[in-house]
Amino acid sequence: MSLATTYNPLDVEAKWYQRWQEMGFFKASPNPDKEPYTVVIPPPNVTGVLHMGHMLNNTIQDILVRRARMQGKEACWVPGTDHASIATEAKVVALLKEQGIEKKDLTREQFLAHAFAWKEKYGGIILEQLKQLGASCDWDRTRFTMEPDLTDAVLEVFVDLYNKGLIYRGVRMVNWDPQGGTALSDEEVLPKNVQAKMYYLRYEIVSAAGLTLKDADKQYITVATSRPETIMADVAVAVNPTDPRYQHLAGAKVRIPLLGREISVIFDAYVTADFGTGALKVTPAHDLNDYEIGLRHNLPVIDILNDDGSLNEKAQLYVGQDRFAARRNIVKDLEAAGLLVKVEEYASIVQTSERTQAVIEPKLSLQWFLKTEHLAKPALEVVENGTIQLHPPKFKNLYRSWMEQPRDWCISRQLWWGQQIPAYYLPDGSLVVARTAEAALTQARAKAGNENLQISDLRQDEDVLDTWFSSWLWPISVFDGFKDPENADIKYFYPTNDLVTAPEILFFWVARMIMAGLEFRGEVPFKNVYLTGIVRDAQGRKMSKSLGNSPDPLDLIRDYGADGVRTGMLFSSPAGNDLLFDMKLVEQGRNFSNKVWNAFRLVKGWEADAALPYAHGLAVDWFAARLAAATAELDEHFEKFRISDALLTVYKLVWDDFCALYLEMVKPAYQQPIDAATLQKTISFFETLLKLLHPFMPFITEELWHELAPRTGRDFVCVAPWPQRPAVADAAGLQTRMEWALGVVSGIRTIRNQKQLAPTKALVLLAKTTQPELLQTYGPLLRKLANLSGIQRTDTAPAAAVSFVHAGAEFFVLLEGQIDLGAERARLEKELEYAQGFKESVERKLSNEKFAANAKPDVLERERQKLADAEAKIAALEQALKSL
RNA sequence: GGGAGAUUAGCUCAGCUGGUUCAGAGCAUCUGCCUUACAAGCAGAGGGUCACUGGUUCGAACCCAGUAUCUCCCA
Repeated sequence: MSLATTYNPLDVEAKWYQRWQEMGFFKASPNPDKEPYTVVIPPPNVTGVLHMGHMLNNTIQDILVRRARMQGKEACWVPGTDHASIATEAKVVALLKEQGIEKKDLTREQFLAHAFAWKEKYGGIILEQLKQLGASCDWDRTRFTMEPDLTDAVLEVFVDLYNKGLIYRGVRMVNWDPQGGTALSDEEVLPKNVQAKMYYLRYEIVSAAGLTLKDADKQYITVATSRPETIMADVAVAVNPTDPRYQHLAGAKVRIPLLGREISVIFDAYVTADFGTGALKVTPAHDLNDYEIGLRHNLPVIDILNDDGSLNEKAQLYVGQDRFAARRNIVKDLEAAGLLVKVEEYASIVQTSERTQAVIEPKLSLQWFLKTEHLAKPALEVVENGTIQLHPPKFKNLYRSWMEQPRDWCISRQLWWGQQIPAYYLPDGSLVVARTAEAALTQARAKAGNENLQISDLRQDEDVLDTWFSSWLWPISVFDGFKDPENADIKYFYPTNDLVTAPEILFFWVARMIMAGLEFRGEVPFKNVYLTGIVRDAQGRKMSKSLGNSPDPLDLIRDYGADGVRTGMLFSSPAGNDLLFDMKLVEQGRNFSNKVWNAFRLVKGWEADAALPYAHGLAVDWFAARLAAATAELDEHFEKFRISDALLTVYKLVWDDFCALYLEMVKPAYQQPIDAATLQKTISFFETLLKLLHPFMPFITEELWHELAPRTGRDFVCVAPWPQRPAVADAAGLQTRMEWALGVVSGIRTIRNQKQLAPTKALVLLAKTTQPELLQTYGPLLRKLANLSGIQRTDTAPAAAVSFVHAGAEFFVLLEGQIDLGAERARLEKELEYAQGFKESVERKLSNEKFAANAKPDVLERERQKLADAEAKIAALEQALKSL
């Protein structure tokens, strides 16, 4: 047998993923004998490719799902994709443009045909990529938010909520991209730092109660604005009510420069007195804050812009000119008229379109809204009372702050890719809402009292629904809970158990799923929400395409193995904290795979000799105790969703306890056989470790599972039972005694290092101990781990020896001619000084009457023990010094 | 402007009910080793004013108040 000294994941991973699928391990169906465990994937964009965020998120889900499967639960992980209306439509538009086709030249049907064709071709690549990561989804359950059944669910819900009076149409300020001719969501708008100009304009005061108009200095109020071309849309000038400079303008009227229209001066606390001149022109149609001021003061709205960013007739001036041309021209004209006081440069932020880079125009438009107040209340309640737990819990505050004052949800989008809003307008402009055109017609005829109405007389609303309006139904719709509310799947798998997602969408998605779950099924959609952090680079920058700081996950998997990447990502990602990704992490993950691989190579090479007596009971019993303790610790971490800590627990168990200690203890000399009982125990430990590792590193563990022993049928680690935690007799004693022995080993090794002695040089240890039985029992182990040629008890300090003190006993390592007495004395004195200081501090504490009176008995007992230990140590050190 | 969270080793973070070891891990660093599983390794070592200032307490990284800095969310 010859096994490579380094583990090669490429050979292994594809093979096992295929075998798992062939065996149907990932398939889940309702099984009354098993407890269900359900996770629905946060559906990635159908046209997306795997990025580092997906890797983290899906690795965590897979770990949870694989562990649940091993625990004997009916583990169901539902995969799928999201139609992501904005992102996908943008991609399709861009693709068509490359082919010389403009969206505006297509009908809606033609465009959708292109989009579906594109989705068929490129959609779902990301799901294939997830398989390379090892994601154990039930692929037969793959869903898509725009497939017919899920679309039906969306329409049903829209109609239902409309009929409940929760959906309405209203005016809202949207981010309008004049170049793209569409509204954008806040996520598609990028703030850009620019050097902008602030124009100071004079508005003539035409009347004011407390003002003498003769006074030349007071005939104007100066207003600062960055957008002089919008003055034609002004409806007021606002000042802060506490601003002493403008108190006399109560009730005053001023005249818009050039235009001459009269508007009022109003007082509003929104205005900051020390910005600009403290006087703000109010233009409700073209600024969100102004719009809100307008609402407060009952001001009219004058919209002077066309959809393409040019000025319309309402502007009266510069009609037809682009907003930026109009700005240049009006500045010239204002200057000529002597109404421009000054122009200042200032650093500002403009909002731009992510796609067209055009400057966004805030625009008022008629949109569809969902009232959320009634839905939010119960959704807040279930998080407050712990029915749903957020991990880490700090997100509860954030959730509360949103849900206490929910804003209505704007659910319409001016796009084609998505579910078209099922609202139909009658010729008279009134509307009906229904799932189908036929149903709408029936309603419309009744409404209009006109039986002659035809479908062609109805016009369906052009807008589609926000993508979140389909994804909020995801935990229900993937199980056909709308189509068939009593079906076996939804009854068994819903509510789901855990949801793993990013905090950015806590409100967009998580909160809304909770609302939908409670509203449509009367039950929460999941019990735990695990919030991952954002994956950043080592400098803390968000990973992004434009920065080019994100490695390609598939390259990483190829170079480091899926197991290496999975563990690498988890080494540094406690829940809710951002993950600062560093190649060092995946290297560490790969090295860990390699460590496990080499441990296997070692054990695989051992030959059993049935004639040999069982020789390693100490090591075996100790490791059994360690294993039980670590398993308990691991389970506790999992229960608290401390996945990184869970990994670190297994990592240390495998690397430190199993490889560095246990295997070294039982390892036979080169080409010597091992006793059969120890080998059998070792293999059994190895199997347990593979099980514990499997959720984190599915591939290498499956490979080694099959290498370690012949396997038949369904004997895969993937479905092996999760290790129990057997009670080990005298576990604490075993550990304490082993720690004593390892302390001795450590003392000897330290001396080796200090004296620069080769590990191959065997040493002789002398011990002045009150526990000879320990020395006796652990002697063979000490010999092996510390490379000793002899161990003897002694009552006096030998001459040529270096000593150390451990557990109140003195140990000597014989070293002829290598003793520097001065250095030895200095080292011991330093240690003694330290021990004495420690002793004094404990004594001080113990002699404090209040401490003795108030401290709990176990604390007191611990302090007494510390004092006794310190005294023993001091005595031993003093002895050692004396004997030098 | 309002709110939330954070600040512990060079870096990333634990530290759970205030008291195990005058503060823990991983990585990094330094020293020595190619010791027959693994140099993707082994053995060791160093590294801390627990942001600062006060307070509560017999006792504070932990509780309280204030200050500073940073991050995020909302406006």
